[in-house]
Amino acid sequence: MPDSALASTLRLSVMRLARRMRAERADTSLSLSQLAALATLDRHGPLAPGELAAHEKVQPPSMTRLVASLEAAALVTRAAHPTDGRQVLLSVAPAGRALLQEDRRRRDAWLSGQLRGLDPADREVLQRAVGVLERLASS
Amino acid sequence: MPDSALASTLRLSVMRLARRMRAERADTSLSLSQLAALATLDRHGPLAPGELAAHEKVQPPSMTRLVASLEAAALVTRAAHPTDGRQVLLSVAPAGRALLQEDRRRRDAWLSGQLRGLDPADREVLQRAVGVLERLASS
DNA sequence: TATTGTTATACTCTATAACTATA
DNA sequence: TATAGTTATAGAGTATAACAATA
Repeated sequence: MPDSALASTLRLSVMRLARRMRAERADTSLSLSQLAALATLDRHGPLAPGELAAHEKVQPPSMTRLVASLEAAALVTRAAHPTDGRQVLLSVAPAGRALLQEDRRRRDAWLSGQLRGLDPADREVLQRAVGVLERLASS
Repeated sequence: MPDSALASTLRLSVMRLARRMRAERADTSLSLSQLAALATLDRHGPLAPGELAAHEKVQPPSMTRLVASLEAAALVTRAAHPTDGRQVLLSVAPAGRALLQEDRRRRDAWLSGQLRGLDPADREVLQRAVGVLERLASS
C-alpha cells in the first residue's frame, strides 16, 4: 500500500472515529467550547482570562462570555491577582472538576466497551498504533 | 495495559490527530457544513434538499440556506423533479467536483508527507490499525 | 502610554414556526 | 389534507472596535 493510499484510508477512519466519539457525549449540558476551556483550566491550573483565551485560540471578548457562563454554572471561580490589580485568576471549582471526570468517564466507557469486543490481536495492534498516532498529531 | 487505559490514550490521540487534520484545510473558502453537504451530494448522486438535510442531520431550512450559498458559488445546480412539481433535484456542478478533489488532495498531501517521515515499522503498524479503527468507527 | 479585561455591536450557523405551492 | 420547500425570526458562538481600570 503506497503512502497516499494509507493516508486516505487513515484520514477517513480517524475522522469517522473522532465523529463517533464526539457523538457519544451529545447529552452533556456544556458546549464543546465550554468543556475545552474548563479542561484547559484544569490541566494548567489557575489562569487569567487572556491566557486562557490564548490557549483556546479565541479572542479575549469571546473568553469573557465563555467564562461568564462557566461562572454562572459554578464550575469556575475567579480571584483577584495578588500583585496586578488588572488581572483576574480563574480556577476550576470542585463542581467543574467533578463534571470533567464524569465526562471523561462516560466517553471512555463507550470506547472501553468497544475495545472489549475486539480480538486480543486487534487490541495489540491498537496499542502499538497509539504511539504513532500521537506522534503524527503533534507534528 | 487495561482496556480503560487504552481507551483513554486512544481517544486522546485520535481526537488530536483529527483536530490536526482539520486544521490542515483552514484556507478553504467553504465552511465544514458546506463541504460536507457537497461531498454527500457527490457520493450519493442527485438528491432533493430534504433528503440532503436528512443525510446531513440538519433541518430543511438550514439546508435551504446552505444550498443557496453553494448555488451562488456555482458548485451545485438545481433541476426540476421529473414527476413531482414540488420537489427539486440538486447535483454537484463540475466546479464543485473539482473543489472536492482539490480539498481531498491537499489534506492527503499533508498526511502523506508525515507518513513518509515514519519508520517502515510504524507505517506497518498503522496499516494494520486502520482496519480496526474503521470497525470501531462504524460500530 | 501600554496592558487587561469588559461592553457594544455585528456576522455566521443553525433552529423552530409560519407560509406557499403542489399532490 | 399532506408534503416539499422557502421565508421570517430567534438563539448560540465568535469576531472586531470602543471603553474602563490599572501599571
